[in-house]
Amino acid sequence: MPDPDETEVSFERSRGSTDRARKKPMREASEQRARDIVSAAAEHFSEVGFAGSTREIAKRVGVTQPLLYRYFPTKDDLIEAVYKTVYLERWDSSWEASLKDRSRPTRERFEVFYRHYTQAVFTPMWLRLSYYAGLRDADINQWYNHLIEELILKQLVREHRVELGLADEAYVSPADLEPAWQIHGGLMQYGWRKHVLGLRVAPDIEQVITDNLDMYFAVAEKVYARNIA
Amino acid sequence: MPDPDETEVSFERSRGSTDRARKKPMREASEQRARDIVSAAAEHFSEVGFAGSTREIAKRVGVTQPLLYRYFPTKDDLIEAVYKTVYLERWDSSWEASLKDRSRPTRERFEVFYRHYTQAVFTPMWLRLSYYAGLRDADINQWYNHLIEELILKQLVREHRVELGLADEAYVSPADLEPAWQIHGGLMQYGWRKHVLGLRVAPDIEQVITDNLDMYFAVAEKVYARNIA
DNA sequence: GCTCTATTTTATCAATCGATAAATATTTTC
DNA sequence: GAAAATATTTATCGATTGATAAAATAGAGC
Repeated sequence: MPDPDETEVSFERSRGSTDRARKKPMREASEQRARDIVSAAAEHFSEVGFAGSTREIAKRVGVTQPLLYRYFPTKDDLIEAVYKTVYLERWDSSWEASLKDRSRPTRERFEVFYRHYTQAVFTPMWLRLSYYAGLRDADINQWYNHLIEELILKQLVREHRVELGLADEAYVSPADLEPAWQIHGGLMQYGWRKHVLGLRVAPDIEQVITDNLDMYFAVAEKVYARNIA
Repeated sequence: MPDPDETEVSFERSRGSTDRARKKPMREASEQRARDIVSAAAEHFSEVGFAGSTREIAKRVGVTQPLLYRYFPTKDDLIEAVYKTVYLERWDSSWEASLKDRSRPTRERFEVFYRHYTQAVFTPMWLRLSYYAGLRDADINQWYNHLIEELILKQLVREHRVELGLADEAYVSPADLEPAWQIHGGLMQYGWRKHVLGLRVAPDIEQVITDNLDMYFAVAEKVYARNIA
């Protein structure tokens, strides 16, 4: 249930910084166990989907099934914890700052970003969980796409337009964003074919990224111009 | 379990043309019922995944749950029938021939193909089922991707190379194919964002296709040349 | 109209699921 | 080291699942 208008990279919504103040602090080992459960759940769910059983998760952790309910009151709570882990654990906040660094050309900033991003998310687990999550809960997928759009793709368009000497306009229309989405979607599908399906794909991911950005910069200027006129 | 090396668009593998010869021909109404069941199953599965219950499917058809087992011995058989329907029902064999029509430029042929293809598959049901199928059964996804690659994308590359006066080489390497896959993946993701997530996207699909092909033809020549050298 | 066959429903089973309560084991606190 | 608190297991419940057997209904052929 993340707010689609909230572009901060965080799932926390209710609990503040009251960790110290709460009456029964979790023990160290207990927090580790909670992490183990989420980790096993993420693996299991990524393999069979969120209909996967809590018993199988418990077996992987090496505990009994009712114990999970000590850490997560319901299965849905566990699933939400998995969302949080899989999405946030692999998001590097420094990416956002790097994209704004005008000491380097837009093109280079984005090449670097996609090298890091693909390295972070191109695993069978992340890719599969990501689609399972999207199919199960449109909200979570909307939220994540909103994140990509606001923090990454709109930045690309804005910075590129500035670099081209166009008006420094904050608003970026869906049409202006579309070529960037095409690049992004193409890369994600590359990861899908390679890491989930195990198909033979172009071997050099860096070359694919480079070619993709070539494609983008070949049409971007024309698209910006069209959408102004 | 389709053979990945089999590029024919068909699921039939065992039963030949023995429909007439078989002893107990299905009645007209009975075949219609089978279709209704598959149709209801496709809808239900596309909403909740293949863990969806046979009872819900029966309810949608307006019959009792055990009746389904008269038409499909197991749930897996029903699921396979859904695969068959969702994939084959929307595949137009004439696409393949059109792509080879050298009386029109490669570019135009592909623009027309993607207009038709996206029109055929851009529905929430097809898109969701497609991903559910891929997550559940890598085989089926591999098979479909193989289909796209062999019948569509390799054609694009071959025809384009001929048009450029390059050697008429039948072999198309994964690296040669990658830009075409990027275009394809980008378009599929556009459908996902628009028809599954309901996000605001560029409104004009034809413009998106045109821009995508612009991207492709801007880099393709360079990629071909690189992979020859 | 009767018979045979195909179709559909009723009733039910065994397995699996998420979840709860109570009993036991382990660790922390003083 | 006893008491208190936390962590974990055992046992189990009610609901749902895919699937089967048997009874009931409907329709075709003559």
